[in-house]
Amino acid sequence: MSDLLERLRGRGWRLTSQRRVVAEVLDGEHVHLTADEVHARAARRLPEISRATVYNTLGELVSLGEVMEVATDGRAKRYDPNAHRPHQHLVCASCGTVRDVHPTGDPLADLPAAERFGFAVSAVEVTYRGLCPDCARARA
Amino acid sequence: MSDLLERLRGRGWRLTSQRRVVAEVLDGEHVHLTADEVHARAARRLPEISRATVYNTLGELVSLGEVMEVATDGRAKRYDPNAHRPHQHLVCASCGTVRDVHPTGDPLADLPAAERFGFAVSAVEVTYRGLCPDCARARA
DNA sequence: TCTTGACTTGGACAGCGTCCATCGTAGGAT
DNA sequence: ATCCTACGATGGACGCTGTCCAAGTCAAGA
Repeated sequence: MSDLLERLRGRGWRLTSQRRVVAEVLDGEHVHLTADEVHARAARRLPEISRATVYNTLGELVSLGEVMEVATDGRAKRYDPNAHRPHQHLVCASCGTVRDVHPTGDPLADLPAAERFGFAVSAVEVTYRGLCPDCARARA
Repeated sequence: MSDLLERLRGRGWRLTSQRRVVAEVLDGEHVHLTADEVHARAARRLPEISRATVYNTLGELVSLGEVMEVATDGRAKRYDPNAHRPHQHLVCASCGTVRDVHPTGDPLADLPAAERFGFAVSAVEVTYRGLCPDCARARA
């Protein structure tokens, strides 16, 4: 945690209370929160924090590579604090929860040059979809 | 084309001019249009068609399995008329265009049971990201 | 302590999508 | 060919997510 704040300060971040709270929220829970959920949790500690600041801070954390943006559906983006270890996502089709998973193999290597159509391919996202144990049970 | 309309009629669809036009737009161009793009193209043939109808019709086509919904970024969903042949997507990080690609390998096999956390995994989406030739050129 | 420019604020705004009351019409029935 | 009626279309209001901006605030170096 203080690691994160130290890294950010080292990159020239001005360390405001708002940024500190957002970083603490993300670092505290290793779940995948939406921007509004981050805002709600941050506001519990710092009631006047504005939505715009949360969006700004999240955007900065993403471009610094400290946090990953995850768009699993057409709804709100989610923010993944586990940006340093490569991983993929497993999403429940019913309740929407997201788990980090670590598949074997390298999907980038599975895309032959002939299938790249001149794109400069730089990243792959793999999203596994299914029913989580709770939802599968509720549906049975 | 008439295949699609026949299938839909066989499933009890009331065949209105609006639905016909939406189906024709999707079937005509094998690109991945947003709902608004579908609406614009449909309106060229049927000027009074409403956005709500386009959304309704797209939603019905999706739940009938005739069209796939693709949420590649936090922006508008895109609709993929190529729902019958399995494939993955290659997305331009700058302009958002989507191409179908056919990688080798089976990503489902790359997720060991120990990494499934009890989920009944039923599908995998692989999204390759990069810059398309046009955007790469514009950025140089 | 002072200064300054980076940061925050809150409200307006834009894009995407949904909802709803009302009107229109496809297609079976006669 | 005409009638009926339930299903579908309409369009405008609304909600959610996210961006932008002008004005005010404050972290941190001098």
